[in-house]
Amino acid sequence: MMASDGMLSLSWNNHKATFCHILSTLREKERYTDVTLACEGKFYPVHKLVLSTCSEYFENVFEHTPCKHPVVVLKDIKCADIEALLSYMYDGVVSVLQQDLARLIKAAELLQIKGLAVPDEPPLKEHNKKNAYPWSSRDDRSSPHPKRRRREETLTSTPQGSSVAPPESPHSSPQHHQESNQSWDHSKSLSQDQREDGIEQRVGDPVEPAVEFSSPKQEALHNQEPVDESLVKEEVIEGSEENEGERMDSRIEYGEGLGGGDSSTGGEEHGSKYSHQLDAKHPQPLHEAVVEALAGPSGMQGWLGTGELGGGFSMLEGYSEDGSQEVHPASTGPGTQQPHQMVGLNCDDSRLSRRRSIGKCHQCPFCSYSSDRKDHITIHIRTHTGEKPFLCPHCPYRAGTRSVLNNHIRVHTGEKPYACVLCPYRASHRHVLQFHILKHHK
DNA sequence: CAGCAGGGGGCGT
DNA sequence: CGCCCCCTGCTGG
Repeated sequence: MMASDGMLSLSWNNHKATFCHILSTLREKERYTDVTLACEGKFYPVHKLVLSTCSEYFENVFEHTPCKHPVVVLKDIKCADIEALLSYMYDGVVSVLQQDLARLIKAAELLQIKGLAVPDEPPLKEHNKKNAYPWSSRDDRSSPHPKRRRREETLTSTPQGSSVAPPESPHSSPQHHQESNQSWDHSKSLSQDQREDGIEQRVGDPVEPAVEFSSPKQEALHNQEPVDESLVKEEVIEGSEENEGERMDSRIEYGEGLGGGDSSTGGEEHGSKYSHQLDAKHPQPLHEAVVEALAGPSGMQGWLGTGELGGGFSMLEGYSEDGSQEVHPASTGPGTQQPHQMVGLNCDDSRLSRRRSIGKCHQCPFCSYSSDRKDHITIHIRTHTGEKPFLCPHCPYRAGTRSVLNNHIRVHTGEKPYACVLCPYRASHRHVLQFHILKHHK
C-alpha cells in the first residue's frame, strides 16, 4: 500500500504467527533464554521478555531481580501447570483437561497470567484460554489493575505463619495460600510495594516481626534483594539459624552454556558425556542435568521440593553471574502467598569476613555440597547446570574450569610437562606419570 | 589415557 | 572476591 506521500507501508502478513512461532522455537532450543523456572524439580529455561509480557507478576519479579539469569522456583504449582502456562504464553494456546482447568486457572492467577487470570473478572472460561493471545493483552499491562493489586496486605504472615516453621516442616501443601485470589494479590502487592515504596523499607515490613534478623548481614541481604522482600525474609527466618552456616553464595552462569547454546554445538564427538550441555539434540539438557542433580537424596529435592524440607518450592533467585543471592534451603513457610520464593544466594558473611575458611558457609543449592570457598561453589554448581564456559580452541570440547581446559588442550598440543626422572618418558598429566613410575620403575 | 570433581595456595583487584 | 593453577582421588573407555 502506498501512502499518499509516497511512503510505502510494508506489512508482514503473518508477522504475529511467525513471531510467536519463532519465540516458541527459541524456547525449545533454549536460545537466548534468560530465566529458568524451577517447579517440582523440573527446570524450564524461558525468556524474561515473554514472561514479563504475559505476566505482570513476572514483570515485577524481573524488575527487581538484577541477575542475568535468575532461577525462579515456583512453589505450590504443579509442573504440568507451568508447562501448560508456558505453552499458553508462548503459543497463545493450551489444551487442558476439564478436570485440570481449575487448577490451571489457579496457577495462572497466582502468576497473574494475562488472559487466564483476570483479577477483576471472574475466572476465565475455557474459551478464554484458547483464544486469548498473550500479546494482545499486553498493551494494557500497565493498566490492568495496578491499583487493585496493589492493595496492601501487610499481613504478610498468614495464620499458617508457618513461615517460621523449621525447614523440615511440611507446609508444602500446595494449597496453602493459593486458594484465593487474595493470596495472589497479596504476594503481588508485596512485590509492588517493594518496587514502589522502596526496597529498604522492606525491613520494616510487617512480616518482619516474625523474622529474626540476627545479623546485619541480613539487612545487607535485603538491600541486595529488592525482590519480594517478604519472601526473602521468610527464607531468612528459617535459615536464620544458620546465618553463617547455611547461607550460601553461589552463582550460576547460565549464560553461554545454558541459554546460548551457540557454541554449545560442540561436544558431540564426546558423545553423551557432554550431551547435557546444550546440544541441539537435547533441547532440554539443562532440565535433565538439573533434574538429575536433584534426584539425589540430599539434593535439591529436599530443597526445592517438596515440602519435606522446604515445604514448598522456593525461588532460587538469581543464580546468575551478576547476582549472587542467598539461598535458604528452608523455603518460606506456607504462610506466604507468593507463588514462588526468592532465595538469595549471597553470603553476606563474606563481607564480614574475607577469610575463606570460616566454616562452610556456602551451600550448593542443588545438593548437599558445601564449601567455605565461594569460587568452589560456583564451579561446583556448574556440575549441576552443565555450564562449561571454557571452550577448547581446537575442538568442540568445553570445560567447566580453566584448569580442566588447559589439561585438555594438551591432547591437542601434545605437550607433556610431566617428565619421568628415571627415564625419558614424559606424560601429559601427572596421573599418567605416576602410573608410569609405578608400573615401570617400581 | 582423558576427564571430572573437590580441595588448597596464591595473586590481583 | 574472583580467578588461576596445582594436586589428588576417582571413573570410564
